[in-house]
Amino acid sequence: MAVTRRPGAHECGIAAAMSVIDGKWKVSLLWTLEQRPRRFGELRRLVPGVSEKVLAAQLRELETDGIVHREVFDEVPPRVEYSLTALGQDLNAALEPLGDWGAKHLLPDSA
Amino acid sequence: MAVTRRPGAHECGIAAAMSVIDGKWKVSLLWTLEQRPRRFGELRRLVPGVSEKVLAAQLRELETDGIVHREVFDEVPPRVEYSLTALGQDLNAALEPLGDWGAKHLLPDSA
DNA sequence: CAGTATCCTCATGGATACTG
DNA sequence: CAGTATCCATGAGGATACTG
Repeated sequence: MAVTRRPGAHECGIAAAMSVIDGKWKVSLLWTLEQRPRRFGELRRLVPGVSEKVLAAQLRELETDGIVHREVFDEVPPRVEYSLTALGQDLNAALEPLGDWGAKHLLPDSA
Repeated sequence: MAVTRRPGAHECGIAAAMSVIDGKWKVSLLWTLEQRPRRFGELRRLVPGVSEKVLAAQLRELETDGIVHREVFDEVPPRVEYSLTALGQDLNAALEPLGDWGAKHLLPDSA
């Protein structure tokens, strides 16, 4: 997407937040990592449709934004684990109302 | 942006919600309309940078999604007013935590 | 395994002219 | 005023081959 930044009240915050979750797979990644840390290959499988290139790119952006922590284990074969930072967990929590809204009003069978 | 839909818990709701606010200017429009109904030309001015084409397009999408109400007054010169529906107001409310998160963690001077 | 490096496609949005 | 119609630019993302 890419949201526009304008001065004033909440919107700056929303725009800033949107820029962080802007990326086709980021919310999926956030949600997947909420459960537990995952390796690169796991994420590929758990988020069907992402290409390696894009997965790596979006993980790096999330890392840069302080949402995701990347830990490299010096093993053979190589192993890298991605996990949510505290900030990332907060973000996920902040997304819940939006998810609830969507589930309630947009999904076919809102429980 | 265009977020991916996958089955499971909250994410569907989030994906659905994201698809509704997906569009470069939609959140700005939402926020602008929160204050009071606005005419097309007002929105052009209040949301600097949008072209007429895109403004019209995104307003229509929001209307289709039930977020925005479009009212045509049969006057000369023509007058059309856009306002938030109840659903749109709910959406805005659901976006608040996200905005707060962004303001708190991403903006330079978080009050 | 966990990524780069390339190349390519296509949708979103920008600019502008025109109309009811 | 409130839009459409048209044409064009850009960049995010997809596919695939290759590497440390």
